[in-house]
Amino acid sequence: MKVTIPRKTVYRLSLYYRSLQRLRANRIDTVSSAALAKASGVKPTQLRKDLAYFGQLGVRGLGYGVDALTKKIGEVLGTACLQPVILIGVGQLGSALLNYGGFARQGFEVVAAFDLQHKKVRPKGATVKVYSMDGIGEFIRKKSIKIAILTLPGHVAQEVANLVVESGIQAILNFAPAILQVPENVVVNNVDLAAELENLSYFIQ
Amino acid sequence: MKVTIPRKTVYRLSLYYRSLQRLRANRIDTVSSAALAKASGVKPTQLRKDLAYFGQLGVRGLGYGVDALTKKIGEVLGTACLQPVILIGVGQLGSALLNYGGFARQGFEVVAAFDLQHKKVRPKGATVKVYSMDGIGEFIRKKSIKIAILTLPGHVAQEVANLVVESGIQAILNFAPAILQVPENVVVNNVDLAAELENLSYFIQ
DNA sequence: CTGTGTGAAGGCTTTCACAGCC
DNA sequence: GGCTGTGAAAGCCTTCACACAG
Repeated sequence: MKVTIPRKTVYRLSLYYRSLQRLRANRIDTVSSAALAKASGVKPTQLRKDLAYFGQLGVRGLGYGVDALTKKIGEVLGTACLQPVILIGVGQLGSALLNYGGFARQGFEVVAAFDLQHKKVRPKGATVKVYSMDGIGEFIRKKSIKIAILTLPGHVAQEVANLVVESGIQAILNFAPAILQVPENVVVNNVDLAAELENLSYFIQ
Repeated sequence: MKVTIPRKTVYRLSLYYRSLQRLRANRIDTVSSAALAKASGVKPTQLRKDLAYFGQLGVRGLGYGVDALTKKIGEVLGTACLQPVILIGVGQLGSALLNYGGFARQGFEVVAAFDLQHKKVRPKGATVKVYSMDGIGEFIRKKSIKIAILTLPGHVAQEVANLVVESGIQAILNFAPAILQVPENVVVNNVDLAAELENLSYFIQ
């Protein structure tokens, strides 16, 4: 009876979540699959199929309750309560992400940053402390951190990944241009900016 | 005879490209599908199928020539010659990307940045000039820019997208948390950091 | 014998068509 | 009538099995 949710469906839930939050801000309390799908850039049937994995959430002839659906998706994604996250590698990109407000708004909090050069100062504007790598294992264990963001040069990414995985990290958002080898119980999402540009480059020819 | 290349294959080409460049740096001139696949994090058969779309590039019993394959993929992706790119929205994330060296290394050059607040100063360290939005249309046309990176707040992204598409932009790398509506001859790749984290959050439950 | 190229099979996602409920 | 839920069909991508070349 336990059906597995397709990975792509999980990804789209985030899009729906974002659209629903906008609807909520506009005091709209009911939405049809057609309207929500359009706002999220998908087809109505796909949206219905995605939502159907989690039970009968809609009302036939009427649509979906915005509040209830938001709550449900939040639960499914596990963002209903604030997730603590650490960031490793405080270079250009890392500093920017520390200042980037988008995470906190969506249920994530960067609670600490780490860097190989421990003398790295906290980027101005950021409220997050930057530590040396020495105590990272202890930090992860004590605070039960599960998610790490890696904004490191490619040649040290694997080494650092090994370290944090051993300390208990279960998920990595990897910005380094490297394919990380991790145990299969650890999830890695890669964000490869150069690859995205190359992809665009191909399609405009 | 003209077969269409799967979108996912195009994306993986970037991974192969990256791996090949490392091999080249190490003066390795031949590589098997097994070795290259492992370095790129895919299965050997998939790699062979991907490469077969572009002709018989390998030698049976031997493997692929690193130089020739690198050249071929560069041509296919359209990164053989330097692509000029503009960046719009010089906030935290935009500034970081201006300083981020990863693009230039892979055949892209950010030739100019634009911001709605035209008094925005150039981020320290960056060599790229920041302009107001006034002359952006002219700039795009005169320099034949095809790719734009959007690092803007979600609520202005659509408006700016309309503007640049009208001026001739054909591809957008969108960091704004918004679904952009564009003509179908324009390609959009979304990088949604919050969505990536939510995705991870789901899989560690 | 080693390692690529490729039709066929298999698996996963999306789309369709329509039944079911308000 | 309006709109959701869902089995079936279609489409797409990955994996397999093996032919073929060096």
